[in-house]
Amino acid sequence: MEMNAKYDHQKVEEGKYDDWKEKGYFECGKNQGKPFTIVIPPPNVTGKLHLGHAWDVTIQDIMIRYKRMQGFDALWVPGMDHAGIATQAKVDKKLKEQGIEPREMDREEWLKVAWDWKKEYAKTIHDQWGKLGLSLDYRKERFTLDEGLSLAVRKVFVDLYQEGLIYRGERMINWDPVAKTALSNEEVIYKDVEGYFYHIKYPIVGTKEYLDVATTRPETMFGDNAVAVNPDDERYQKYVGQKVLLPLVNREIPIIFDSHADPSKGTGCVKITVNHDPNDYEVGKRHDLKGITVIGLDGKMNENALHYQGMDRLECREALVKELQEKGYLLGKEKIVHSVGHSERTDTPVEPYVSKQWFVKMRPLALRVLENQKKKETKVHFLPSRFEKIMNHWMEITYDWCISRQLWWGHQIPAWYKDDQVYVGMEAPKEEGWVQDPDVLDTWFSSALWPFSTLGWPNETDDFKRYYPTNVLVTGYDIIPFWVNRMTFQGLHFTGQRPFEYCYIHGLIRDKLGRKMSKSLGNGVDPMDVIHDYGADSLRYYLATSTAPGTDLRFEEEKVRSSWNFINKIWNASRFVLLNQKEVKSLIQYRDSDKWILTRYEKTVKDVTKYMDKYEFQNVGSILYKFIWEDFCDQYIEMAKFSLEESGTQNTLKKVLIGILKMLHPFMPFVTDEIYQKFATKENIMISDYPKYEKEFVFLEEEEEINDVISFVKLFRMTKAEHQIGKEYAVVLQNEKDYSFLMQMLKWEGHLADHGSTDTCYKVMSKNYSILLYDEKESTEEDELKKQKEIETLKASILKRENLLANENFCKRAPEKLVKEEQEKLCFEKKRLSELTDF
RNA sequence: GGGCGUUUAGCUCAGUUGGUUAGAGCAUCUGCCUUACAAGCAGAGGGUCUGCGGUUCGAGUCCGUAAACGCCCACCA
Repeated sequence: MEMNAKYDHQKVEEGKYDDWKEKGYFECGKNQGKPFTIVIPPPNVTGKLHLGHAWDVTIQDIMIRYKRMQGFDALWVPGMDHAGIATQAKVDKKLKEQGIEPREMDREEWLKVAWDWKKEYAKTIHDQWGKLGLSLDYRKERFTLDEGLSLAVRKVFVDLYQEGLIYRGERMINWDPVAKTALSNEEVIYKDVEGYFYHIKYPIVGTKEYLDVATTRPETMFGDNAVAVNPDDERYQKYVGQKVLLPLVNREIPIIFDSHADPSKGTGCVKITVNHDPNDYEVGKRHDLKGITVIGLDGKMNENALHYQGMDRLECREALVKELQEKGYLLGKEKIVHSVGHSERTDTPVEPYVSKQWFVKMRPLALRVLENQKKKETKVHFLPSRFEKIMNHWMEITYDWCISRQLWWGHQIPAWYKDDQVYVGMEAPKEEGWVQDPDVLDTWFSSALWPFSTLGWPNETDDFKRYYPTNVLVTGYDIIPFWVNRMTFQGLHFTGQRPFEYCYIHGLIRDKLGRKMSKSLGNGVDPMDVIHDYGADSLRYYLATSTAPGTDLRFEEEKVRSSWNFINKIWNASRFVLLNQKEVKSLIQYRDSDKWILTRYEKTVKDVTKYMDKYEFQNVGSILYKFIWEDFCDQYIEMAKFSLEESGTQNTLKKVLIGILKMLHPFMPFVTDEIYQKFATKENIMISDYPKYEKEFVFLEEEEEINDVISFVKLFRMTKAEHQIGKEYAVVLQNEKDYSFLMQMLKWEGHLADHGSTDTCYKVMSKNYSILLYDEKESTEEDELKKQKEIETLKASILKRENLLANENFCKRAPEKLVKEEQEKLCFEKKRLSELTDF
């Protein structure tokens, strides 16, 4: 078995994924242990996976691989989301580029194109999953639009309808004029935009007076129903029962009194446009005003907008303001920054619009979640826990969820109409004449069922019974409202259980400067490029170990490179062990150095397991990094070079290395598998057993002894470096200890000196060892200064420690162990000080 | 307006239930091609842990308060 001196990630990763997959290692049901389930957050079939996805799935793969090695029956369910608006927009764009007007197509024809699109992108995503090394059970793969999931969607819709939790009604909703569909509140992103506050003159009928009405959206004035003032606003009491004349339109509208008008804002007069503003809509209901629609579904002004008919609403605003100014109706304008709702998908300003849509009645569903979150045994536990507040708050303030979308790509609503009748059911009514609602459901309606619909629900399948509820859901904090919340209430309502026990939340990936990665900024990083340059293992290790849960991650290539270096280190350590493998027949006899690394290895296993169980991968990363690089490579391999012929060392090298590989495997599956197989093991590491803590390999005394040797060696090197002592020096050993191993470690090339030497002398000492180091060079002023400095530092430290130990409260209340350590340290420092001052 | 987060070395970040001299990677400086690894090895320098106050024998860690930056929710005629 050959190993190159340098780690070649491309060579290592090539072909491995297909091999594992073919061997069926990703499949659940092979381990006898308890089930451990994760469902993947289904990526949209709109494009390639970005770094955020790579991060999300890496975390999950680490969890799954870890649990699988521990003997759990691990199941990771793959799947993808049809992503209604997003996909439809992309498919339409593509068609338009080909000169085809998508909405003029036959719906069935269009759907064929969309399914082709889905197939194409699903393939890309599968390739990317493979490159990342994800151990997904592909037999269980689902798509939100496939048959089983569609059944679940219909069942949920029908049940909620029958329970009165889904209804159809005319309401004010958010309208996306580009996608031409209704949106839910969550799909509206508020952005601060510069705009104007226009003051318009509304003459009072029959007088020469007028009201100064301020608005940011003058174009809606064609639909004004009234002007409202606050009932307590004394300025306007005299206008009870009067009317104003709507400029240009010349329609008389009443002055009404409503608490919605805030006297402290502007002039205290507010125009009421029932059909184009959510608040006005409420006012309209109170005062029985009939709305007038002036903006069409396409965002263009309609026939009620006089000569502006056909003009886009935003263009109309400009032109109208100009006309008002020319005709003397514009009293002024102020520049303001206000927040305007934009469509999450098309980024166009949304229009509040009154229309007939389907809604989910949220209150009862949300209350159930809030109730459940009070129970420790059945609640969803967030990691980190603070994210629970986001969900709870959403549940408290939530209002009805608009679920119908005027799209083609999605689950068509299982409602049929005939004249005035409505039928909601799993299948179309048998009789003639029923027409199905052309609308589809919000994408998130099907995503909300994902943890159980993927396992076969509503059928009582074996998978559902065994693997539900799932153990962990891993996702970013940005989709808690969209998804986590909705899965939680649907899960509770339909399965009576939380859909997942834990919800592990990670942050967003940002660029090096802390900006969100976006197409418009062009600062996106393709995970596939990173994999090409550094390998999936480096990327995975970097992503998983670079931040604490819940916090954002700034992508830095240097850190990926540093992960690569770490793997290269592991590669070479393995190479050393492999090259020095020897047949040893004698009984296993451990040296102190072997016992030292074994002890530290057991401690590492213990700590790593503890943090793996808590999903604190950053801690796992730093523990393993330190143990492997410092303890195993820098110290133990160097020590092992003195006893390579011995059975104990041979055994230890292999045992510890294999253990290291296993603990690293969830993070870096490819390279660990590659190395593992070089040790003549036929099995793949991913189905091997995870290391367990073994008390019989803990040797505390020997560990302490070697620790002392190591600290002595460090001090010795430091002294040599500080005083620039070359290879020519002499030593005197100051006690009866066996110095042979220490001298090996020091790579000693000096000679033993006479006690009476007059050369410059330095003393190096640790707990057990003490050496006088003679340098032929004369001591310089600099040396003397350094010595003085050390004396000063020691004196300060001794004083501090004496004070501490003189403090009764400290001795009484601090742990005994700490006090003892302080005493020992004081003792050592005093000894050292006396040695120094003696010279 | 309500809530949350962040603030630690030049940069990016760790730091568990309070307990040695606050850590890592990258960067910097010095010396080494020592036969696993120069993408490496052996060392070094660099921090009043955002400010102020408090609790405590002891605070980066707990409490209060202020500031800067960021995020979420709500409102914005």
